[in-house]
Amino acid sequence: MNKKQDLPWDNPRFKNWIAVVQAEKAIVRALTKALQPFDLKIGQLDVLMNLYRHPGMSQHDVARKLLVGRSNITMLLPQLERQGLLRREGDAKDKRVLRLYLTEDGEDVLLKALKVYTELIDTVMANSSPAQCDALGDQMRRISEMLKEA
Amino acid sequence: MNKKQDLPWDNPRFKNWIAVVQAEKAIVRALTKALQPFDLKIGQLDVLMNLYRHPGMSQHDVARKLLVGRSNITMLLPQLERQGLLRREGDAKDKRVLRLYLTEDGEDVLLKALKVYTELIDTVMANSSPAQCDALGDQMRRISEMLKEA
DNA sequence: TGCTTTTTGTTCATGCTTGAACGATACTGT
DNA sequence: ACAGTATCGTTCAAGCATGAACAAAAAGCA
Repeated sequence: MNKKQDLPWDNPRFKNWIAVVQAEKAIVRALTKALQPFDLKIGQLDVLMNLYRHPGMSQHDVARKLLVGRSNITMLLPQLERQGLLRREGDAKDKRVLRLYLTEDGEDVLLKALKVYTELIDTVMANSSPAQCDALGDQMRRISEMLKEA
Repeated sequence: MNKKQDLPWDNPRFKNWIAVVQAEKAIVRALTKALQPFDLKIGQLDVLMNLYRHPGMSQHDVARKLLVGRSNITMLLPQLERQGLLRREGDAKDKRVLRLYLTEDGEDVLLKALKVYTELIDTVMANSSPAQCDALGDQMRRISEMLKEA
């Protein structure tokens, strides 16, 4: 048993998944540097991105969307609020929840940061056609679906 | 300018890359839990995996391969050494470098952990054919190549 | 050979992330 | 109405990762 044959590196799914992890790490490092001029961490950018598309999300919603703990969001927000990029408003009906909204400055910074992000991705994926990217995304979304149920 | 049209979410590369990030986060969480019985963190598993394939790597080599800082490896090793999963030997010719080798226990634990890892990946990517996985991996390896030069 | 520069691994302070415990608020079922 | 349960956000301690500064060793070079 356990000959070279059944080593994970010969498993197409596993072998190629490792490549995904490697690429993701590489981009995280590149993006972290690229965001320094904006004084933004990737986690903060993630929050802004979600608020742009879904204004009024609660902190709990944001945490679940980003797959991080609620406390993470709590610790993340004060700096963004101090920078004037977003504001928190207590929900009128449910006094527990705080709803988050981008300020104009926040939207401004977000769009500039997104430009940098998009250019980075466009560069490193220049050799992938839109169709290939869609196929890629489909596989990834299936993975997320599989794990959402757990 | 900046109409809805040129929002990043309409950019195929960007949009689908976001799906990659989401899937990667989801798997990291699942894998972290799956590795708890082995008392292994993902970073530690990464080290063991590389040593299995390339025995005698230096700490610097490992760090570069894993895209982490050298200090990260320094902080990671004592626990693995205490658990008896690997051993460090000073290089004879270059007294600065420490070469890393898996012990038999280390290889044993690694193979068991890899089995869990592989099963997880096989499950969540069950809907991707080997050919699709290869296409996926090719795109990812191209990304890593692009960023290696930077 | 000597002197300078690189490289390797370590240490340390900093910041990020996590999960558990908590108070406040809302919901549920009787 | 009310007792028990669940949810939201916060706090806190612990574990990790990072990068700068450092000592030892090696390499480059005159």
